[in-house]
Amino acid sequence: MGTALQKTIHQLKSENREFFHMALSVDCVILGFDENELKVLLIKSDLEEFSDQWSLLGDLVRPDENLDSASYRVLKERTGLDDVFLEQVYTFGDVNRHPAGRVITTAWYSLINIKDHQMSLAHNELHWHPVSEITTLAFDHKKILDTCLHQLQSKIDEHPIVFNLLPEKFSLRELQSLYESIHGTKLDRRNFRKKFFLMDWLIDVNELEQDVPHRPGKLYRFNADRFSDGKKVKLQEHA
Amino acid sequence: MGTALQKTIHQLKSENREFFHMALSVDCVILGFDENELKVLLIKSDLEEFSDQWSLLGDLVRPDENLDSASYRVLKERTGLDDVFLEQVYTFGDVNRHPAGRVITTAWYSLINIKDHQMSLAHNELHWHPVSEITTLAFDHKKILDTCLHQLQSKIDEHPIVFNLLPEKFSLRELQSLYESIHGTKLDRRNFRKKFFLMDWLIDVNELEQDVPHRPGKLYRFNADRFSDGKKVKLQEHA
DNA sequence: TTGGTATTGTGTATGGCTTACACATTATAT
DNA sequence: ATATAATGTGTAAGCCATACACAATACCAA
Repeated sequence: MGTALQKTIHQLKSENREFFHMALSVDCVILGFDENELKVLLIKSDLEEFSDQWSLLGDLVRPDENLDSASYRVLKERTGLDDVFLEQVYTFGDVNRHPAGRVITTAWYSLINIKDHQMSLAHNELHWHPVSEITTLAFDHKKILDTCLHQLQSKIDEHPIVFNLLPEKFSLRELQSLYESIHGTKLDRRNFRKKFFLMDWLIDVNELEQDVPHRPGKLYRFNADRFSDGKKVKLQEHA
Repeated sequence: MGTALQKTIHQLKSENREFFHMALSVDCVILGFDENELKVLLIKSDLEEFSDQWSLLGDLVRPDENLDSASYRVLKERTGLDDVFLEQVYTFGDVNRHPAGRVITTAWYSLINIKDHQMSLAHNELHWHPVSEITTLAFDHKKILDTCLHQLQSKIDEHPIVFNLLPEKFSLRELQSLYESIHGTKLDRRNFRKKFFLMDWLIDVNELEQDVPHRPGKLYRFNADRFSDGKKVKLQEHA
């Protein structure tokens, strides 16, 4: 009982096998947090026939580049950023998922700080969309987006990754409202603050919010030194 | 700024692009629990040059089959099983990960009940190996195995999937020892039992263990009706 | 300058869950 | 019959999660 993997690709090609009517792509779910909303960076569909639909940012993987390099390349080409949080989520490989042919795609999500990088994507067809308002996307991209968001929800309860979405200095309200918009819940303000101070993840930078029409909150930055993989971020369940 | 995804595969092929020197495979980490140990099903490497090394069970994805269908096919071809737990974990795509050429692989893990299916894999080069004794595997398969095991560890704390590894009727000791061998920890027996009874996930089938050289334990089966996605299985952390 | 407004900053009591821990019981084997 | 080896069971202590209210502060408008 043999499998195709027993042969080299050159052997397969000389046998005229059909394995090479496929292509592999990466798609990036690039998330940002702005105006108290979680937003995703979308582009008018790459394909002309789908040009009225928004799609994720993706490209084919090149034969000479690693899979993760491909996703970093897409991110860099589209946003100018390279030192950002990027994580693989899932690979989608249904036969008819893409109109251009058999394209299997690996989805990645990236968390970036919109405020500090707003200028970089002034060019071309890119726009930030509130994720809560997205009902349809091109191809199977809505499903990909949902999968990434679901993974993000699990992940933020285990690891302190939300700080990638915030500016270097942020208020506790911003932090709480970020957790709330990712989880779609309301949290108790006092317990939220207590929790984060107890975990010792925040450093008081001795500054106050500016330009707010009310009492300004203190600003903090993330205490990366304090991060240990064992600690959990679990917050309240309901409320 | 265009990407290769803007073109159909036929356009790309007529341009003689290099995207088609790649192939896509699936690799299955098939796990079982036997003699109080977690075991993985391995095969003598598919490639002759690596025939002294063990490898995971995999094959190329066919052009006309979905990605998940490919992993189910591999499982069915190798073990005869089809109604089993199988879940995608991660896609590995380093340029030089496979000696046969550019092969990107999607890893899956499967949880099966060895005892009830022992006969099916009498044929060929397959063998169960205790995962704790595995130090090297062919290609990057050790890395793939480790990734799957790590994912399994996280997963069993959130979802009641370990039952897939047990026979229909099992003792509490078997269940506890399964958790212990996946997590590599020791758990308190009384608290473990209390926890599971409290969650109401076990049904007493009014039978006792057979052929044990000591007082036999009661047998239970998993109460699938009681399963709600919200419940967590979190056990003690240390001990 | 004053009063109104909106949001920040703070503590405590309750209940539930987690943990640590010991001894009598039961089937088997000699 | 006796020794052996594992099963089956309960309670107390501490920690964590939750619910909840009021004073302080900065801005704004009159």
